[in-house]
Amino acid sequence: MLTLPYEEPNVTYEPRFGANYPRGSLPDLEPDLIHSLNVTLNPEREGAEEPDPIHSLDVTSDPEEGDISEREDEEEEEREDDNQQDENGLTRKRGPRRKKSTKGRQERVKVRRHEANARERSRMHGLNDALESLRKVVPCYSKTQKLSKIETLRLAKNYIWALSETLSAGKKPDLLGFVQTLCKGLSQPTTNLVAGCLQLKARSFLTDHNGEVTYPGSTAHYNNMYPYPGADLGTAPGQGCSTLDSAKPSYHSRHYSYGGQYEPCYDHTSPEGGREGHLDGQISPPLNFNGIFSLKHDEPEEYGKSGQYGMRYSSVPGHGSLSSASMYRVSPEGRLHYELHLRSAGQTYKAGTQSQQAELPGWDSESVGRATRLGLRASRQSYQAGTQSQ
DNA sequence: TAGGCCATCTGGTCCT
DNA sequence: AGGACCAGATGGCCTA
Repeated sequence: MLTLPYEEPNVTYEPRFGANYPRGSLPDLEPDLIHSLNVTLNPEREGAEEPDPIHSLDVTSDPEEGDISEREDEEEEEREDDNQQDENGLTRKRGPRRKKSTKGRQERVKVRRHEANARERSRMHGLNDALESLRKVVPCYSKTQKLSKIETLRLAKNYIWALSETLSAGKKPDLLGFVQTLCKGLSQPTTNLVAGCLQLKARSFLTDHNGEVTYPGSTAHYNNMYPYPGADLGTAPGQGCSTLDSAKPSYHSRHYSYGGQYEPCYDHTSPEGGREGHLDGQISPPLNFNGIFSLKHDEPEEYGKSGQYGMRYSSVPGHGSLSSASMYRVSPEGRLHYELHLRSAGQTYKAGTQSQQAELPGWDSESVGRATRLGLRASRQSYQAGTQSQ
């Protein structure tokens, strides 16, 4: 058997690995045939347009042998092939050789391939599980309306960055800046989704206010923006999101709708639905802005029970958390003990080190819910306006 | 129908 | 040698 390409005397052995071949680069081969060639690594593929030296090596590396007679036959075949010359008179180099493809070997190759496939599947499932865990601790979590993988990673990166900035600043964070950091590089739908979760009007935090947060903290403010609930969406009062609530979850809706999917979780607090201390493989408590940022409605019966993981975030003087008490901690070892902490009653905001605190008054739960709903509508309206203008 | 997202298969490479 | 990791290819699903 030959270990060099049959017809490429001047071939340079740059990496042209089989996996990198566009499938179409084997023009006369059906995909199934290509597949079978890849799987069985049939050395008898003399008709193949693109003989692949790597595949040849792969075949020879097969550690498993057939019975003794079979092996002897193969060795005899190899000896006969030694010192053969190719069409150009070049002596083929010695070394590992292709071994005769036998039915048994093909079967073993198939079995190994299937095992490798199973391992790869399992590995990817583990990766997806980890990604799902990540989704739970970044802003805007929803089990039914998942962020895409890439958006999850981007948002997580931005989230870490924004939190780092907040902590390093050691002072009350600026919501606008935080959200801007959070949304850097995100797609428009995801940006609006985040905005919806943050109860911000996306266009506002992206373009307006000169860095000043104008987070609406009063009913009057909202009423000025939206005379009645749903008016901004052209829906009847109280109707707005109900249709979305009943809509079948879909890829589309998970990207482009907000209120209907998120309104049920206004009072939710913990990303883990109150399962204190539980998070898949998580070492430290999740950095979560739940109650404002991360909204989860999959375990509504548990939401709000625990303040373990929710991070109160209030950047607006005069306005506190949007939900009940919770605590955010970094570095449970205490070496770098930060708290961002608000208490719902006479809410106290703590940011930075233990010695750095700022106190802010808070809202009652009723105004929280109202503001949240209106904020979501604002975000949705913003997005709808954006799509219409495109 | 195009485009986005995803799961899966696959072979090459790296590491133990 | 075998498993983990990686990236390309492919096809399915969904929505605009």
